[in-house]
Amino acid sequence: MPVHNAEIAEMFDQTAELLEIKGDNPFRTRAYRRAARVLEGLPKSAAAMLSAGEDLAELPGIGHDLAGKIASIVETGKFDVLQSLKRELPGDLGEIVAIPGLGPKRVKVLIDELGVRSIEDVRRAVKSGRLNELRGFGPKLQKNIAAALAKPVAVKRFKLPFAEAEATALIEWLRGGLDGGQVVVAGSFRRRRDTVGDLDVLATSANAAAVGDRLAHYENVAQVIAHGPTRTTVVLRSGIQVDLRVVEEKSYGAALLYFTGSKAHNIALRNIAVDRGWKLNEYGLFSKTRSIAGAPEAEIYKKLGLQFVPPELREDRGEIALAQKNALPKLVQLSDIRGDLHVHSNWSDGDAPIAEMAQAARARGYEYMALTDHSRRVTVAHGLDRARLLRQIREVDRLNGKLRGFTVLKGVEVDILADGSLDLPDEVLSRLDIVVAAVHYKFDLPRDEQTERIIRAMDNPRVSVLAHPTGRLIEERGPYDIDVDRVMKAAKERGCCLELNAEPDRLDLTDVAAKAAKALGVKIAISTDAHSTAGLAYMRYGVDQARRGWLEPDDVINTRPLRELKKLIRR
DNA sequence: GCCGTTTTCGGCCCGACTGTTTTCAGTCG
Repeated sequence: MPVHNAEIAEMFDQTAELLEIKGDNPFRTRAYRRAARVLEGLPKSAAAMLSAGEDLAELPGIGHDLAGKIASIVETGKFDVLQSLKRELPGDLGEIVAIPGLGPKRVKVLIDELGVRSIEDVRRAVKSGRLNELRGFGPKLQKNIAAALAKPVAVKRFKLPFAEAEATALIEWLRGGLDGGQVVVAGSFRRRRDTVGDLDVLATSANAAAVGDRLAHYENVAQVIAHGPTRTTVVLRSGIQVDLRVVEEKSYGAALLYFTGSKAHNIALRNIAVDRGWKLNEYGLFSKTRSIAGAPEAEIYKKLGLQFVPPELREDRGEIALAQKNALPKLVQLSDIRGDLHVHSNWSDGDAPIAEMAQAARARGYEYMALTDHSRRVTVAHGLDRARLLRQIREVDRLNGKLRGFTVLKGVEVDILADGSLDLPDEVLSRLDIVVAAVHYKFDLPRDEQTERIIRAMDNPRVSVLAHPTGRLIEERGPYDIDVDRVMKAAKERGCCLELNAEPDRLDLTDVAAKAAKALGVKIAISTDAHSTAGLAYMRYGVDQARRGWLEPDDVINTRPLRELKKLIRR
C-alpha cells in the first residue's frame, strides 16, 4: 500500500505540532510545516519519485535529512520521530491546540502542571477551577476556553458559491459606509482555491476604525472575535469567519499582496526583499523607512524583479522562480473557452430540453456544446439505453440542421461498469461525436481494481474524455481509491483526455492533479456537467481551478475551434 | 531542519490583537 503525499504531510504537521509543544527550535518546526505544504503541492507522489530514482532533496524546503525521512516513511509506512514524540507526549493534543486561545505554550503548561492529555481533561480542569493556579490563565481566557468547549467549532471549509454569496452581501454593506475607497476579498478566495476557510476582506480608508465598526455592526455577525483599530475579526451567523483589514490608500497594493497570500508565497517574497536589504510588509516595500512601492500590487512584484504573479499561482509551487525569469505560464481564461463538453438535458436527469441547453450555451458565446446524457445503468437519472440514444441522435441532427454557427455534438456520459466495460455497445458509441466516460457506482473497489477498471474503460478508443476522474464531492465524499499517476499515464498513452469538472461541488481534477496532467502532456476538457441552463455558468469555477493547475489555453481542448476539437476527441 | 555572489554556520517574514501584567508573551494570520 503506497503512502500518499498527504499522509506524509499529515505526519510532518503532527510532528511540528508536538515539537512546538515541547518548545523545540521554532525554525525546525517551520521546516516540517513547509515540507508538508511542499508535499501537498507535489504533482507526483513521493513514492513514485523515489522509485524513479529522483532526489527529493532537490525539492525546495526539503534537504537531505527530510528526504531521508520521507524515504523511510515510504518504505515503512511509519515515522519514527513522530512515534517517539507521541510516546513522550501522549494523548489528543491536536484537539487541544485547536481550541482558540490555546497554543503550544499554554498546552505545555496544562500538560506539565495538570497532566492534561485530552479535551476531557481540559474540561475537568476548567470546571474544577484548577486553571486559576496557572500563570497566564486569567478569567477571560478561561471563559473563552469554556465557551469553545461548550460549542466546538467544526473545522470546516466553505465552497466557493457559498463564500461568494456571503462576500457579495458583506461587501455591499461595507461599501455603504465608505465614501470611495476599496473593499475587496483577498485570501484563498482571491486565489480561487476550491474551498475557503474564511473571508479575508481588505478595505482602504483614512478612517480605519469606522470601517471596523461597520463590520462589527453588520446584521449577520454572530460574534466579534477581535476588534482593533485596523483589524477586526467576526464570525457570521452562517459560521464563516471574516477578517477585515483596513489600510490607507497608499498601502493598498502591499496590503492586497499580504492579505492574498498564500503565506508561503508571502514569506518567499519577503525573503527576496530581505536579500536586497529591504523590508516587505502589509504597508509597503521599504528601504530603511523610505517607501519604494506600495499602492499597486504589480509595482511590488516589479521592484522585486518579478513578473506579476496571478493570484491563482501564489502557492510557492515554483511560480517565484519562473517569475524571476519572466517565464510564468500564460494562463487559460474564461474568454478562451469555445464550448462545453459535458452537458445534460431532460432526456436524462437535466432540467431543460436539448434546444434550450443549446440556446443557453450559444448565448454564452460558445461555438459548440456536447450533449452527454447518462447511459442506462444510471437508472436514477433515467439513463439512455440504445434505442433512446439513437432517437436522441436523430433529434440532435434535426436541431443542428436548424442552428447556424453553433453545433451540438452528439455524445453520451457512458457509465463505466465494475469490470471496466462500458454501459453501451460500441456499435452505438461509434455513431457519436464524443464519448465521455465516468464511474457512478462501486466507489469502494480496492485501489488496484478501481485503477484497472478505469484504465480498461480508456482502452476503448471511442472514449474521448474521462469525466470527474476521482469522483470526489467536496466536503462530502473523498476521491475513490485510485492510482492517479497510473490513470494519467494511461490516458496519455491512449490519447484520452481528462475532465476538469467545473461543478463547484466537484472541481475534479484538483489543481495539483491538473498540474500533474499538464506535466505529462495529458489534455484537459474543462466542462460544467450542467444539468440546467444556469449550470453552464459554472465554467468560470473550472477555469479558475485550471489556472491554479497552471493550465494554458493549449492544454485545454475546449479552447479549440470545432474543427480542431474534432481531431482531438476522435481517436 | 533548510540554506548559501553576506556560504557549511548562523541566520531564518512581519505585524495586529488579546489578556495578563506593569512592559510583554502568546496566539493568530
